[in-house]
Amino acid sequence: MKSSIKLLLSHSVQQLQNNGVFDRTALDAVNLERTRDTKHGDFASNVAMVLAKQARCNPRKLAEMLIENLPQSDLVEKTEIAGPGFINFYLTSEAYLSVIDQVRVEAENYGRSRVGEGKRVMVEFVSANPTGPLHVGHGRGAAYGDAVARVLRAAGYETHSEYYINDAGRQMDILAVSVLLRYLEINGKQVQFPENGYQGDYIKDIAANMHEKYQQQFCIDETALFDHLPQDKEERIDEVILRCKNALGASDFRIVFDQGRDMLVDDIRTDLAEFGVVFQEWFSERGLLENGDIEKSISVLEENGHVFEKEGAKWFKATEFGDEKDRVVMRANGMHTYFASDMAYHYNKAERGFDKMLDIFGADHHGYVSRIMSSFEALGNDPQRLSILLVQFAVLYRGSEKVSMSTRGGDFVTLRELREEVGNDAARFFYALRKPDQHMDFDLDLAKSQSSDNPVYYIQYAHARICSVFRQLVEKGLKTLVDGQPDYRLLKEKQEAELLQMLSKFPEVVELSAKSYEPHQIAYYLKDLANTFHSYYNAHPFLSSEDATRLARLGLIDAVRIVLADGLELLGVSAPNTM
RNA sequence: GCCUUCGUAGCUCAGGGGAUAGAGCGAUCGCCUCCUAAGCGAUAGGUCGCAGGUUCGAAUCCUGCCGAGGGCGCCA
Repeated sequence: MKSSIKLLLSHSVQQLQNNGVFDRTALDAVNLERTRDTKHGDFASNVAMVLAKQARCNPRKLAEMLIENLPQSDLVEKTEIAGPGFINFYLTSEAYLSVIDQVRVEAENYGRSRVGEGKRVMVEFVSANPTGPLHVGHGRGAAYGDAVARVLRAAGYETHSEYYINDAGRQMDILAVSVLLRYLEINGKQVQFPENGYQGDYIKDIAANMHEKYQQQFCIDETALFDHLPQDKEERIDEVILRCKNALGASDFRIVFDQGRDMLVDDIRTDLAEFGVVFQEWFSERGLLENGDIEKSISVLEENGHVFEKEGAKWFKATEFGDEKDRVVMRANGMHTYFASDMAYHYNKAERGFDKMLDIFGADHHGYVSRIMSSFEALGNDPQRLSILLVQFAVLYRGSEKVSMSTRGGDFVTLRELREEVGNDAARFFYALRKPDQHMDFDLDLAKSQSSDNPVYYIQYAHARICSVFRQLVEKGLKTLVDGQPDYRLLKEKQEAELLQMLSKFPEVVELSAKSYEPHQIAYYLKDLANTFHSYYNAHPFLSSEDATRLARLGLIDAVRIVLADGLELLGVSAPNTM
């Protein structure tokens, strides 16, 4: 609807441009907005004010000329010039009434568009280290990333979602050792479990599972593991890792390591699937080492002249690309750095030919943004192809008390706990309600104890109420929508006009959400739509009105039901028929 | 110290160059013989952190300051 009006206005500007009133940039200034107040019509444009200087005439005069050049249209009832030079458009009631059938015919496709032009977008999100279960902070990234992917798909982008598994490096070694030590305990050995190892009970579960499967196969002599360890706890755990590797041998260590990795990745995958988040691909960091992409990307960087050597290490000249310091990619001991993996991963992504790549990071990773962008560019890619979006942390509270979020300490609220206690729908909607760059106070007590106050129920209830009306229609043997084409001109109530306006707006909301990567706009729209519906429901009867009116109203609320379900689907929230 | 996000009603948050700044919760007062009261209506509540600047027009953009969260390693 909006795009049709905008087209008319663009046509008029084009006309005046052809007549030499303004230069070729004028079309960019065409802007059209929904009015906040119906006194100003349905849509308003400030284009006359923006272009007045260029046309060397006053805004109101220019607005007059623009209106004269508007093409005829059935959509527009009248136009007027208001205030300093706004052009207000009043639409015909037919324009609005036609929305009902449009929604009902297009059904789950209503609101979808082709603005994405089939461009290939890859969205990478969550990507938490598989060193423990997901916590509620990851939940926010999951809910956000998945909603972005869904909204992009709806807007006509070809979307690929991916989880990057950090399954290489020291943290994973610490995980493997944590599992091994718990396993030794099960086998009756005395171990000194490092304070900076992974303390959670899930480690014991993995160890128990391993014990069942492999019996005593990895029972190394524990006494040698803990003699004369360094004082510093980081050095100490590195030494324990080394001794475990030596005692077990590379291939057995790999088995223990994979035991932890696989169980945790499976657990994360299941957890997310239950949350409604299903990735198209799980991409392994270790794979980058094995397929040579890490070496390849470093050599591309060298070929492009962005590498220098210092004290035996290879450095990327990141400062040439705006990063604050240069970065080591290959250490003097021949090991590549964690950053080198990240660079290689983005090299790999770019090679796969996506038009656009989105990285969704937790705000705690924002320090990596400039170095990743720098390396991406240094590898010869257009930096416009990559956007790194930051999701702020959810700060957890129990009542007024802040909850500590240390993963290694094992003291954290898991996503699974949250889902079990407040439900998937409430959890997803709660996350969806905040824009990603907003800090979020997540009061667990509130979310758990007062979950019926969660706005998701308000929206789902609107959907269920409509379904209930249709059920009773059948029970009472009344005429239904399949019995005839309703005459929508009978819809003359204030709430009916408001609903029509809301319905016509949905495609604009989807498009805006997609372009700005802000699915929370959908959530707020749905709250509005549900509110307008509930008011209508309270003010006017459906079943007890006379046949023709009832039919028209049923058509309207059927369209509302469809848009509610469509919108909830974009957020990964269910639309129940009864509550 | 540097980087980054934020500061809007008592609380949690929308709006992010345009006309009189919004919602939910909380408060007060109403509405179920009637399609689900998980609902609706009404009232009260704001110097949009502070100060400059750009603009015909700033809560919105820019700069500085104040306050809050997060990040800074030949760590992963």
